[in-house]
Amino acid sequence: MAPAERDVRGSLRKIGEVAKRSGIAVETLRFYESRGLIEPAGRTASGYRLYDDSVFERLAFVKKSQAVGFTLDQIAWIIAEAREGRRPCVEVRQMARQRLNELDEKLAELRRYRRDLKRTLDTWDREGGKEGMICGLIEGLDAAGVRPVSRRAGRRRPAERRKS
Amino acid sequence: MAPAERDVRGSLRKIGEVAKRSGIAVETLRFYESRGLIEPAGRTASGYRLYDDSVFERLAFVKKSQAVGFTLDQIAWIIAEAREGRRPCVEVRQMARQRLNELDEKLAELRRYRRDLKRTLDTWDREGGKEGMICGLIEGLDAAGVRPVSRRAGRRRPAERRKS
DNA sequence: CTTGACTCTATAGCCTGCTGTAGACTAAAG
DNA sequence: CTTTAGTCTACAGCAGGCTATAGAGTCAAG
Repeated sequence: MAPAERDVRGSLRKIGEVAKRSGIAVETLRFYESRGLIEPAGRTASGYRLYDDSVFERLAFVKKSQAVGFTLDQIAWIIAEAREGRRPCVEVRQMARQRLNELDEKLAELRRYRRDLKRTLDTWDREGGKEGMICGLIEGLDAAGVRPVSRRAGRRRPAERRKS
Repeated sequence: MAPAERDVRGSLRKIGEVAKRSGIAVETLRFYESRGLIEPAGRTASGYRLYDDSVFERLAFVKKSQAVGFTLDQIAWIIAEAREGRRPCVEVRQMARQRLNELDEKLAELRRYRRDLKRTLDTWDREGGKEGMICGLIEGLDAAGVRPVSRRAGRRRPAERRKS
C-alpha cells in the first residue's frame, strides 16, 4: 500500500509518512508549519509537501523544547534566531531557568492544594457532611477568596477592579 | 456616595455592590449566572439584577468548590441537584477523590519533569552547549515522543505534554 | 477507468474560565 | 436638567495547542 515502504534514507516523504514516523498528526504538522516550526524541503508539482529526514530532527527539537516547557512561540523564536545565524543559547538558558522557577512555584502551589484537599477528604470520611443547603461537605470548608458580606478585602490575584 | 453604604443586612444589592463585596467582577457574576451558578433574587422594573445576601454564600460555595478543583460545570451540576432536592454528597465525595487522584498524577509528573529540567540546566551549566544546528543545549537532550527515523525510540510516555 | 486513500487550502471549533466591547438604557448626584 | 456612573443584552476574543470540516485536487493499485 504505502508507496514509500522502503526505508530509503534520504528520500523525500509526503506528510502522511512523516506523520506516521513521527507520531505527530498530519494536521498538527501543517499547524506547526503555520507556526514557523517546520518547513517542507519542497513541494511536488501538484503542491504536496515533501520532507527530507531533517524534519525528524526538527520535530525532535520541537518536542524536546516542549518538554523543557517552552511554548510554541518561544520555540519558533529560537528557530528563527538560528535561521538568522544567531545562537540563542544564552536566551534559551535564561528561558529554561525561568521555567524552572515557574515550575517550582506551581509545584509548591499544587502541593499545598493537595494537602488541603486530602485534609478535606479525611475530614469528610471521619465526620461525614454537616447539614448545608447544598452539600455540607463543601459548605463546611473555609472560604478562600470570598468575603461573605462584611470582611476586609484581600485578593489573591490582580484580576479584578478595572474600569473600562 | 454609594447608595447602600449602610450595612443593612437583608437589603437587596445591585450587581456592582455584590462585585465589590465579593471581589468578583461584575462580568464574572453575569457569566456565573449564565452557567447556572448563581441567580439574582429578582429584578428591578428596569431589569437590574437584585441580589439578597444568600448570593455571598453561594459564591463562597462556588469558590470553595473551585478550590477543591471542580469545574464550573461540575459545580453547576451539584447546585442543580440540590435545587431538585437531592443531596449529591456521595457524588461530591467521589468527585473529590477523583480530583485527588488526578492531582497525585499531575504532581508526580511535574516532579519528574522538574527533576529532568533541573538536570538539564545543571548539565548546561557544567558543560555549556555542544554544537548543534539550532541550539546544542536542546539538541543534546533525549528525545521524548519523537522517533527520528531509526534510532532507539523515546520512553514510556506516549508523547504527552503536561497540560491543564 | 474507477476507486479510495491521500493531500491541498482555508477556516472554524474545542477547552476553560473568564474578559472585553458595542450600543442602549437607568439612576442618582449636583 | 445634565452629567456620569452603573447596568442591561448579546456576542466576540483570549490563551495554547491542537483538531476537525468542507470542498477540491492528486495518485497509484486493481
